[in-house]
Parts: sequence; structure tokens; C-alpha cells
Amino acid sequence: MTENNQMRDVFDAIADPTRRRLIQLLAEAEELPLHELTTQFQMGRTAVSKHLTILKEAGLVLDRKVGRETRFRLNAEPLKEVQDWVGFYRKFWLTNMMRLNQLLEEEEE
Amino acid sequence: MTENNQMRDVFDAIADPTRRRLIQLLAEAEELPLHELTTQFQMGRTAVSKHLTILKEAGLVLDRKVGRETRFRLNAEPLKEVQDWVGFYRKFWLTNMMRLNQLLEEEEE
DNA sequence: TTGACACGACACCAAATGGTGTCTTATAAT
DNA sequence: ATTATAAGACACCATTTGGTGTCGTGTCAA
Repeated sequence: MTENNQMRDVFDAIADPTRRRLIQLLAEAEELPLHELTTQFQMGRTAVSKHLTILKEAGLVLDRKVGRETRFRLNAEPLKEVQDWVGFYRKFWLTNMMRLNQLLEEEEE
Repeated sequence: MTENNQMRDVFDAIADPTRRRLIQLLAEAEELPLHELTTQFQMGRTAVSKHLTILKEAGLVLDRKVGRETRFRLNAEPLKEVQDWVGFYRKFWLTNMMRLNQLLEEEEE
């Protein structure tokens, strides 16, 4: 169940700034039709639609048809993978900061 | 200071699986020369070198020449941006899970 | 000093990416 | 009934991406 069907890497999906902005817009608005999302960008409808398709392929977006419009909403769940991945490296930049502090202390003399 | 000079989007840099694997290898080994990293992949030296350049442009990797080899090491700090970004959406997949649990409870009857 | 090795710098290539425009169909509004 | 709107499906295009191979050079080892 939950049929993820994840045919696109989440990291790939969030690499594009336009797609991150789409994610943000959908987070703010719960559900939005394509034409309304399109007004937020300078590019044409087709381009925005393609970006949404990529987000869909990564499982980050769900869509449903309502009348003549297609409404999109966010599914943040696949972002867990990103959080897990990046979380692993937290210790590395933290130890880096500690080493930096140490160096700064040593220089103070 | 800390001259970030970030000429490449971190999200873009971590989008490629080869580059994420490089990050992992460097996290495990502290410092590695190019030819040693290359043995871990099927692609040639030039390709690996290019990936490392991209990581460098994103500030995720530092290099220094030692004799005839170029040694690379991880600088995880730019990943903070990713963690901050993804952290914002945590509440969204959490509320989703709560809603899912609610639905499952309702179905149990 | 003569190889062998590590690497940067190119030139090159196929495929993917991110955009465009047009045509068609379904739906909504007048 | 007619017209306007929303969007899918294509065809198309320039640029970027992710790889290759080769050549030249600095460095280490015999």
C-alpha cells in the first residue's frame, strides 16, 4: 500500500530551484490548480507542468482533476529520506565547528 | 571570512548519486587522493574528478596537493542549508502521518 | 636518468534538462 | 450555442550533464 512507485530520485527532484519554490507554494496553500501556480513564475504553463510531473514522479506531489482544472497538493513524506541522509552528516560539520573554536582559542595569545 | 565563494547550489551538488557516494567515502576516510577514490567507481578518473570539482564549487569538498597526488576531504558545513530547508517541511509529513493514523482508526470497525 | 604514476586540461559525444510554441479536447460561462 | 478557459500531448530547440579518450607535465622510484 501507499503505492510509492518512486521512479524519480527525491534528491534529483529538489535540485531545481523552481521545484523547491513549487513545494513551498504548495506547503503554504494546501491545494492549487496549475494555472494559479503558473502565475507565480515567468515561464509558461507547459514548463511548470513539467516540473510538477517531476515532483509527482518523486512522490512529492499529488494531483486530482476538479472540473477542467488539475489541482496539486504537497506530499512531504519523501523528504524524510533527505532528512535522514543529511542528518547523518550533522556530526561532521559540528566537529568541524568545534575544531574551529579550538583553533581560534589557540590563536588567542 | 570562511570565504564560501559558493558558485554552485548545494542541492544541485547532492542531486547526483555518484557525488553522494563520494561524500560518504570522504566522511569515512577523512582524506583521500583522486586515484583512490576512482577505484571505488566504474567510471574513469576524469569523470570522478569532474564530480569532485562540482562538490568543490558547492563548498562540500576541499583539496590540497601532496606530492603528485591531490587529496580531498569533506566539508559538511554547506549541508546545513539542506537540513534547514528540509527541516521546515517536517511538520508537513508529520501531520500527514497523524491524518493517516486517524483514517486507519476510522477504518477499523 | 629513465620509467611509471597522478593529475590537469582539453576536445569530444550522447543523452537529459529546461524551456518554447502549437494543436486538441474537456469544461465552464454568457 | 458560442466562446473562453484549463490543461494534456507533442514537436522542437539550446544548453547542461555525465561520461569518454588523449596529451602534457610534475613527481616519485629503480
